[in-house]
Amino acid sequence: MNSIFSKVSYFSDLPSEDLLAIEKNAHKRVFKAEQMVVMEGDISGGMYLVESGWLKVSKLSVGGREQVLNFLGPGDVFNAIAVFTDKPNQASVIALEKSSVWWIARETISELIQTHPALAKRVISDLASRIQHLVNLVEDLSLRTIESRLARILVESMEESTVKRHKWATQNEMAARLGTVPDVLNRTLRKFVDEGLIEVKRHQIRILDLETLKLKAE
Amino acid sequence: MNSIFSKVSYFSDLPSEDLLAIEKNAHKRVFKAEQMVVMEGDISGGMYLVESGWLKVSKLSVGGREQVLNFLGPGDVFNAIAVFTDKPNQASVIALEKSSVWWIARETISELIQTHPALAKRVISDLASRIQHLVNLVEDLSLRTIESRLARILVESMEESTVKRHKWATQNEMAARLGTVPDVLNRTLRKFVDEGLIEVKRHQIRILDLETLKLKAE
DNA sequence: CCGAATCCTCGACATAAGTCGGATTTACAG
DNA sequence: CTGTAAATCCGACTTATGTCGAGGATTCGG
Repeated sequence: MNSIFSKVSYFSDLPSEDLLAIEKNAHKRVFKAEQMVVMEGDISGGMYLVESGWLKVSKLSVGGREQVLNFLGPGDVFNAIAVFTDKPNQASVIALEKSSVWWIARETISELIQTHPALAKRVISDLASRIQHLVNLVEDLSLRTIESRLARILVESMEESTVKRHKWATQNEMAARLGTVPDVLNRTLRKFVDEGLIEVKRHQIRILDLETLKLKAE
Repeated sequence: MNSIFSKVSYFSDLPSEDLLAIEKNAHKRVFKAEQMVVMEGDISGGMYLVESGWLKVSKLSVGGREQVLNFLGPGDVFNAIAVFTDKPNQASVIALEKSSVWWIARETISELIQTHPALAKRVISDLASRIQHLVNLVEDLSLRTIESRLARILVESMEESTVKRHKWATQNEMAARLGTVPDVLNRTLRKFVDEGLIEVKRHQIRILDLETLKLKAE
């Protein structure tokens, strides 16, 4: 009998009896699109694992502006920070489409870490890559223009000269990811179109001039 | 015989024989002001511990702009990420004044983590607080004005209604910390002075109107 | 105590980014 | 198929931030 957790790389090093123990202490929850899973300021003593669907981690300003810190898909873990500190959540997690997630109590994880160094290493390397991602975000926000950021994201998320867009990947969401407003993103997209760099279609963006785009991404 | 590492909270949970083992494998290095300790893009397989002095972690853009990610003082650890990933350094570390640091090889740390869950937890909570700091930085850069950021920093680093300035804390460095340029920082400082919120003196800034400042920091 | 270098101050100007009103187009429920 | 809401597009305008040039103050080594 295979636990669902066995497929998740986060727990792949654990023996199956531990996986079953986790599953026993985990609770499955399903969220509809737009629903809030974790709210900034709350104290939620546990971590989550995405089984299906997509979600976003974001911060909201008083003025209604939004900055997306991360997108989460199947297999991703979030709210891990809450397990290791007693501070309230720094960001909200919102479902972008119907999603099912598992909630695992802080104690469950905490105890396993004590006894399984391999899990501890997993957690550490996960946090380390989160830091790398955040440092990149800081670099983008502080040292690059929106044009450069957009070019970078297009180049990075490209596969076979096209960038596939999820159903929820509206210009609204993309703008929040870049740390700007929809209007400005749209303006920049159109500019790239005018310059013949890309072609914006229904659910994908086609890269026409990768070289120039890479140049703009620096 | 007490190891210097016993005073560092990072290692405080380790038995003294381990501390001595670390010290044996650690190398002390001294840097002058302005000297580069770690360079962005390099691969340095080990972590550092600050014994004395102050340093900054920062990213430089092609245009010569600088974004400080963190300041480091005695007892702080840096470059820990390099121990857990094989990616090159994302930022540079530069001494702000004469500083002495200890370098500890990746293997030394890596092995200790395997056998000492307490150390693993230390590392994890250290990384977690780094993430929190970076998330705050992202929020500042993306959702707040420079005025608001400056107000926030002044309020946070205040002690008894004054903010002490290290010798190296020039407007240049403070600007890099806020993610802007010296001119703009100066303009904002003067604006606060004009509004009667602060008083800028030799090596400290005196807070005159904490309430309004907090309001500006939101 | 003196000179040079760094740091700070200041106004004028340039520009990236944000805001606003509104016109189209597309998606989707009924 | 149809009507409504959402998403996209667009130009004109405002504003925060960055840039430049230049002068004044402070610090520090010799």
